Amino acid sequence: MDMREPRWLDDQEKAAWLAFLSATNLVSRRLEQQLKDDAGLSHTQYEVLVQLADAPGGALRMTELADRLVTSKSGLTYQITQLERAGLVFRRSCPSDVRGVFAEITDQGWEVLRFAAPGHVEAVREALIDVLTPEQLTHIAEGLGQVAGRLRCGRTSGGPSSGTQ
Amino acid sequence: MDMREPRWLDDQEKAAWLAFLSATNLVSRRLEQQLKDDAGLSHTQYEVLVQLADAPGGALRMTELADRLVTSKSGLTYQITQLERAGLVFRRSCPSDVRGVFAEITDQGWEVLRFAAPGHVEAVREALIDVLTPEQLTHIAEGLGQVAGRLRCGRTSGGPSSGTQ
DNA sequence: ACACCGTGTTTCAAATTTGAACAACAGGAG
DNA sequence: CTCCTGTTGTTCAAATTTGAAACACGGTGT
Repeated sequence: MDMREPRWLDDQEKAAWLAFLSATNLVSRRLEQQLKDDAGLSHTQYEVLVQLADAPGGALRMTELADRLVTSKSGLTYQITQLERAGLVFRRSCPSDVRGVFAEITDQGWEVLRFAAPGHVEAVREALIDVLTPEQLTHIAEGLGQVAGRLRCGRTSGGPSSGTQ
Repeated sequence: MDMREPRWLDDQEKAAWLAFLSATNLVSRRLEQQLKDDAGLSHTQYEVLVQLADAPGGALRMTELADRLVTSKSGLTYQITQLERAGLVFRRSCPSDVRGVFAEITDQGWEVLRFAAPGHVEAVREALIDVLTPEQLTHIAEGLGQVAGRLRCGRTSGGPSSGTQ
């Protein structure tokens, strides 16, 4: 079931992969810097606040939050501890499941988020959104949406019906 | 020169940004895992080998290499030290500039790279390339190419001619 | 030759990330 | 009720990353 000769990337594919890698790292780096400078938050911390602010009741279970952020559970534990220390978030135990822990955003968390959001959105525009035409944006949203969708469902090996060819 | 009311992202833009963030993290995570499991390399280390293998003479200056990998110089110093310890790379001083340091790939580095490449390419296909149609790939290559291009030229503030629409 | 500023790398301490091991509990079968 | 298996979060040590400071040198003006 292995190919002696792997299917290398052609020029088109290589270009796409290279662009993806570069854009990914550069955008990440830029946003990290912007958030740190303007609001004293790491991108991870900012995303925690965004997810909590979006969630009903401003709270989410640790595991659910970790999944949304695409980060490890231990990594999230660390960041929540930091944010708790900063007073932007607090932990609350789950009524229906003693093991469960809710992370909930505080008023001060909302404040910080409201303060940081405009600059962050502007940075996202400058780095990505406003660089592209609406058509490009549509195509990227669709394509990368598929990519993310597939990877979320733990598909490591190729699907059954589309094995070879 | 600041807007009281920031231009928030509309649904289309938000979807694109969300997809970009998710795809970015998920792909990164998947490749990191694949390389570590199959070849005992981190993605950063793998990219170092790729860049050196691509370079004439199999060698690059530290700064040049750091720029291509989009990483910090100190971070590169660390990784090159690790790779040197593993015998995949070695340091060589630059003839024309005593300060300069070349990182050069070794025969063993080539071997490891040849061993790791097929599996990595296959993983890249599974995660990104083969998920998309050729048209989508073209659009993404073009769009993200522009994004990367702009960010490489240290443009923090908006350009002069395209300020306010 | 000398003082100076900019460049190329490394060093260093601190922050972050990760996976494995652990502790506590939920849910169901016997 | 009791045993098993799977979850949920945290802890822990080790690896990695980062920016600032330290170093060593190149190039220029005087």
